[in-house]
Amino acid sequence: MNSLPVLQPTTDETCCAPAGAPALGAEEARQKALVFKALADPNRLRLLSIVKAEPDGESCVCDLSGPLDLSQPTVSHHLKILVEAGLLHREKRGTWAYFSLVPGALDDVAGILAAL
Amino acid sequence: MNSLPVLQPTTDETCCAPAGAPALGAEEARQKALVFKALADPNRLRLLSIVKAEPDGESCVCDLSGPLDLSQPTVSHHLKILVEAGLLHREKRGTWAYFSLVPGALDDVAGILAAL
DNA sequence: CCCGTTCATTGATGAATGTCGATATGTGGG
DNA sequence: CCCACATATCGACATTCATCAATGAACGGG
Repeated sequence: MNSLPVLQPTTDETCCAPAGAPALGAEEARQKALVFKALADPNRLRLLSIVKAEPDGESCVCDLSGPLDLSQPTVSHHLKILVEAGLLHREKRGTWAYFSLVPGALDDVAGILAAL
Repeated sequence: MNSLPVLQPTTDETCCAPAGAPALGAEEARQKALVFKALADPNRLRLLSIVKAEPDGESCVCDLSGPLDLSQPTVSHHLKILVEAGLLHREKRGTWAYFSLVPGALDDVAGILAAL
């Protein structure tokens, strides 16, 4: 596959340009895609939105399960993904787990887009 | 499901706050997640990166299949997703299809993040 | 102590996704 | 006209993902 090494038909207009290095490395791209994977779900976007809208900047799972119409394990699963992506911070106090936005995390994602 | 209607044990500390409206509507979230779905793949990030790095701002498929080590149908598929997400513009000239960044599209995605 | 509450983990299942080979479509040249 | 080339579409396959019910783990109150 990839049938365009050096064999132009007759004219040497290889369509446009060789385009040397891929600009964004494979591993680099894999890492950055992880953050977008975390954002690529409607319910996770809503979770972030709810946490961000809280006056004190944090919410517990019982606050997040209600408005989303999802089961508690599912919400827990989504929150775990958001934490692993570096977007949310988890702090357990007593029986409850409080989630807050990691400061600057969303700005960092915007930075990834700008630096593409 | 969702077993917390009005039955607090004894104390009425329902953990933190009721958290009324979901801040981000279900349909709204579904729409915004589509853009992030398009960005949630390493190869698509690299495609965007390559197109953006082109001096004249556009590339054809033959330029994009090479550096990514993917088959031509797969690259075509990814490009289609990026076009449908409103991130890339497709223009067919003669035999070749040229892709360019939709102006302001990446900024709009950054705006979604800021407005979460 | 035991029990209720809160949250996380596990296992299972159906849906969505990435990938390829084969094929179709469309364009230009001889 | 037919053929070579560039790109898109189709069908199939394996992998990942979102979701739930059931269960486990930790904490607090009577």
